[in-house]
Amino acid sequence: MSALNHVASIKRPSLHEELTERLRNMIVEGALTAGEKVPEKALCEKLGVSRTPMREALKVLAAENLLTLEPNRGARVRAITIEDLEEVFPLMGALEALAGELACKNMTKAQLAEIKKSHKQMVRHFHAEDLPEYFRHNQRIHEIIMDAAANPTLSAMYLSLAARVRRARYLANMSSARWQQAVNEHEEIITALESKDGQLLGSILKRHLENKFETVRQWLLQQEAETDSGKSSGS
Amino acid sequence: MSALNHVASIKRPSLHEELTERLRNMIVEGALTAGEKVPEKALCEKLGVSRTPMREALKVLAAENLLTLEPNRGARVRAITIEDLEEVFPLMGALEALAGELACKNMTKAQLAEIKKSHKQMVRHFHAEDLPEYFRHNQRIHEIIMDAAANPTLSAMYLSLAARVRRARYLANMSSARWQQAVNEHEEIITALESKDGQLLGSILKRHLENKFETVRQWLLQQEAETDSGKSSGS
DNA sequence: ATTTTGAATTATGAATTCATTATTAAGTAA
DNA sequence: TTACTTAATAATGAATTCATAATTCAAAAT
Repeated sequence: MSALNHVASIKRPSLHEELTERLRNMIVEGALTAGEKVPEKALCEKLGVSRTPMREALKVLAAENLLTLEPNRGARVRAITIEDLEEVFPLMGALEALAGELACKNMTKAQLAEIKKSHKQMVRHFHAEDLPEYFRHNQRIHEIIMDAAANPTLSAMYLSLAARVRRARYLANMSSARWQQAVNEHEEIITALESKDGQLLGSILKRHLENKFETVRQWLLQQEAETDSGKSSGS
Repeated sequence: MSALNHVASIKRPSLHEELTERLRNMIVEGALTAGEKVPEKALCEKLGVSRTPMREALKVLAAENLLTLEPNRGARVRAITIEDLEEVFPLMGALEALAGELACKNMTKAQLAEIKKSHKQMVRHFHAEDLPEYFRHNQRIHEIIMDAAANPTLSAMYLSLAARVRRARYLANMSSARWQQAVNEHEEIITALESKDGQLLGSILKRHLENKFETVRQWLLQQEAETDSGKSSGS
């Protein structure tokens, strides 16, 4: 043991892990649409795996609340309802607030610098009205805050909730007024981070999320209205 | 379809669900001790199932952070460390605080009455120094608060965290001073609930949990010291 | 005596097979 | 035609089988 000390061991993720990841993305990105039955066999053939790892992955995703398993009737992509949002957002708010508090204690200068950088770029894309890039930097800022909180369990829970609503967030168009507001809120966030005021940051993040929630909620309401007029709903 | 309308369908949970539940209990109650390897085959024989549902259950429990899966090397019961507690408790605090706020909005008179009842019984068992019964009523109070919050996702997350630390909480002996303090804190909780002061309740619950945390932490420190003196630790 | 190498054993990963339950289709009777 | 029954088909649940990787143990070499 001399020159071989710091060599990382080869990590080969097991099939079911890759599958879980893959399916999660498919759900979040809308490749599997909400309410849809998940046809085991077809998916297995498409992805070239047997049913065993597929079913393991489905169980895990069900545990994450992205799917529902109906005994003897297979899996179904969980649809996002307004009730879901009203359930999930306060939770995300509480988690973000906690993350903010912890981040204020632990954040490094490098992390703060990176947030400022991301924010600048975000504002640039805001003025250029480049929504996807704007979103990317926006997301990045929240990621850094989570990282700075240095609490993997917190991150995992937050991510799992975020996955449930991400689809909706992608699709919800922001009004330009709302967009400006979001940018302003981010300024406040940075100020609070700089002054290491955990309480303040927590409350700002919470408010920020509440506003985001309202945007998504409006979109979902409209969406549900359109869907209902399109096809009649069974009992 | 006339008299058979409101007959509930027979629900037969699938094997893997029962198994998951069963294994979870075994872990929480200490039948599978921390750090221990989980021998698939032996467990399958003991519980009379094949490996397929067993492995599905293990995947789910790993997703819940109760186990770790080492590729090609099987599952291992996740040991509780002080770092874990320091990670989990602030989270539980945030969730309880949120539950408190929501409960203040939604709690029914019946629920409040039940809490008071449980509290009275809890105090009785406190004076009788009946720890198990004390714990039972204690737990019940927190359960009702969670129920009153009426947020299944919140409950699920809280329960999942609680499972991770329950073993430790069972085992941690409370000093009589701490015990008295806990009872007092519960009085405060009830007062806050009665006055529907969500903010106040949130902060009380948070403090209550922090104290609980400290108790468990002391126990774990002692425990780790004993273990280390018993057997030497590998690199 | 200690370490290293390689075969044998055991455990895990994944595919296949078998059994059971749901769904669909067809046929019959009202 | 419509409703109901029954047979056929397909899908899911679970056990078994096969393949591969890890572990153990014994023998050989230093």
